[in-house]
Amino acid sequence: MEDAEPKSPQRRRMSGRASVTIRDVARHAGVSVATVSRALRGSDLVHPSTRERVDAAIEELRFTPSQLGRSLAERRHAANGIVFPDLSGPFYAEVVLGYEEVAATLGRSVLILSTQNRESADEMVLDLAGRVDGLAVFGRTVHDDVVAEVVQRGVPVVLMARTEIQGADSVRTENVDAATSVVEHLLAHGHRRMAFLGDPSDSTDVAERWAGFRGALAQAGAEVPERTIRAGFKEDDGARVAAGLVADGLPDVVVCANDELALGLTVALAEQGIQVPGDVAVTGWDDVMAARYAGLTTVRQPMREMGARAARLLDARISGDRSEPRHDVLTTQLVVRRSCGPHPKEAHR
Amino acid sequence: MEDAEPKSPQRRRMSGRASVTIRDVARHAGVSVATVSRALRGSDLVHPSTRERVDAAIEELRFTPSQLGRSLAERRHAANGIVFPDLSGPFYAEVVLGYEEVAATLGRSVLILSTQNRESADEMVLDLAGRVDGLAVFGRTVHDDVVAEVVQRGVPVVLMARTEIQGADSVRTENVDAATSVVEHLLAHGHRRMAFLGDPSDSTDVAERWAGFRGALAQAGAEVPERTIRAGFKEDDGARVAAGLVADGLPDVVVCANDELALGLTVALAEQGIQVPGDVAVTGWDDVMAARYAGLTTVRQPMREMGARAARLLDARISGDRSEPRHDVLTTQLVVRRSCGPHPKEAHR
DNA sequence: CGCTCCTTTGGTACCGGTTACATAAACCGG
DNA sequence: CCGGTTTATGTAACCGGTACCAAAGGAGCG
Repeated sequence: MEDAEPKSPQRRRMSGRASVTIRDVARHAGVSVATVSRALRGSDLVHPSTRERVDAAIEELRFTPSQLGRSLAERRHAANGIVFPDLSGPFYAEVVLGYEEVAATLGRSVLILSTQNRESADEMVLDLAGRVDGLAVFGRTVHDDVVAEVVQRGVPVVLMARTEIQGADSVRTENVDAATSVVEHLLAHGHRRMAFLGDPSDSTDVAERWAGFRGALAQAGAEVPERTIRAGFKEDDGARVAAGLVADGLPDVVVCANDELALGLTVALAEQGIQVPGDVAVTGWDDVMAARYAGLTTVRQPMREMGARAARLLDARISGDRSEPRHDVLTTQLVVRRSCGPHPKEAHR
Repeated sequence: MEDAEPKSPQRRRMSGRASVTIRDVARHAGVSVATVSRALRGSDLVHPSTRERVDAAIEELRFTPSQLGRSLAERRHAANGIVFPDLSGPFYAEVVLGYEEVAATLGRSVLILSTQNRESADEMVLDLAGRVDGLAVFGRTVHDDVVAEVVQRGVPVVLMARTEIQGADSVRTENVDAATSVVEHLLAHGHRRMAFLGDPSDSTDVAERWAGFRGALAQAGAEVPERTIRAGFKEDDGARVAAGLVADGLPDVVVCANDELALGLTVALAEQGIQVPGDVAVTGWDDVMAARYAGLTTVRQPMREMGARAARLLDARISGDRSEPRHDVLTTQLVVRRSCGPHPKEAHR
């Protein structure tokens, strides 16, 4: 009746508390492990009285089923991954938030990985891929062939803000139309000489914004700059180019690839006595919180929605959806504030 | 010599690609699984020529060891969890970033969970605890007894910005001294009637700030308000109290529990024609990016360091550190900007 | 030349669950 | 009272690795 002879040589985990397993529960309740397992998953046919005994044993032993054992047997991780470059800045956090929210609702945990220029990023992504049922990858955090490898291993992948890859879904935000809106708005202000700050080779998004920018200028018959002013993504990068901009002669407006650049630039210009929008107009991209307080005209992107969308796409794939890859494009919105100059008629908040 | 008779009735996974296991590799290389396992982990004693054969087989079969199988056998997840309330706002992202960075360096993946008032938060945390080797918990995201339960199960826990719990490490930021600095600075400005915006019952941090605030005022012989102006944590909450503040007669300064409150309040006041700092001074807490652009005087907290610290503490515990729980307190720094009024001598950036 | 000792390798029992299949008990109408 | 279902439970084979223990084959040595 009791658990008598201790036969296994080494017993339990040496450090920490002994973890109680499903077999302990079974013995304690006087049933088989199969029955305990059934009782555990609720659904099945177990006699009420038996279930009661099992529940009592579980309670008494403070048993918690091991996620590992379960996942191994079920051959699913019940977890999704998300890879992004940096997370610093207010931008990525929103994406992760949207992603986590949906994933959690769907009963999946979320594993995050920030590659931040780590040289071992590729391996880390491959490792991560081995721990999840699906993976969302933001921007160009990792080489195409690594993504391909992950896909090839049968792990569903959804790309965010990145050029499409064979066999993977993707979610992006609209860039060309938005750039056109920005340019048109600036033209309406009377601005003509426009510069673009950002590095198109940095990301698909920037490349598209630059293309849209040029296109709109050409369309309007305005002067189209040869090249962008190269810069990274941070406030520092924006600040760094201020001096050169002044030396080369200020344009009417600087369209920046993101808000941080625009804000950094604005501050650096002010330190040289140059006022925005008085002496030069500036626009950004993303509509981060600071943009509101700095009065920066920018383009709002539905970041949270992007994360949520990615999580839902992944869920569908994991659930067996074998249809053609989808490529969603989310719409963006011009947000006009004072950094682009005084506006005669536009709404201003 | 070959793999001949297929005896197992159902073969492989039905959906998706067949996953190749260590036994496939063993058969292919003509060795035992033990040898493959050894070769895999590098370190062991395997004859170079054998290792070569195994590597070839691995390569050829495109074999990737299953993290699940490995974790189950090794009885470790090689993953840490982090639980926080919201992640929205620029604040938590920094914590997560610091945490992830250290955890990744230590070879641990990071699972995130945002509780955001989900009613099922408790279960979710318990579930998460079953998937990790250690857990960081931010603020009062979850009930004390749930944390206790996790600790009781033998999962190391480190609390962040939260009152201590028996058996768990904790990391906090300093609040009382900081509040004192804020008050002293404001007194030096000549401000006397000070109000405090925030809800001390919301978090330990706010409670301590409020206590420090009162203490410093009392110390200086200044008027000590009876109670705080209750509010949440968001810009909206700050905006909501503006009208009441005006109606009740403006104090000299409003010390806010965080930057978002301060910023929301400032904007709402401006809409009523009240200028900061001209008509009333305002200070915040956290030093988020927007605070810089809004010229908000605030207290900077080393959020990234807090995350990093938590990850390191957890690592030590997971590695078997059985010493007394540690309770680290990180120092904070007053950041003076223009929202507290014109400063005769102070440095200003 | 026989006997230790060491290096490599194989066999196999785990880790902690799930589940197909077999079996036993209970129910049911004829 | 009996064969046929239906329901409840047990047995054992997985899932995919790790690691202990034993065995095989040389090498070194008296």
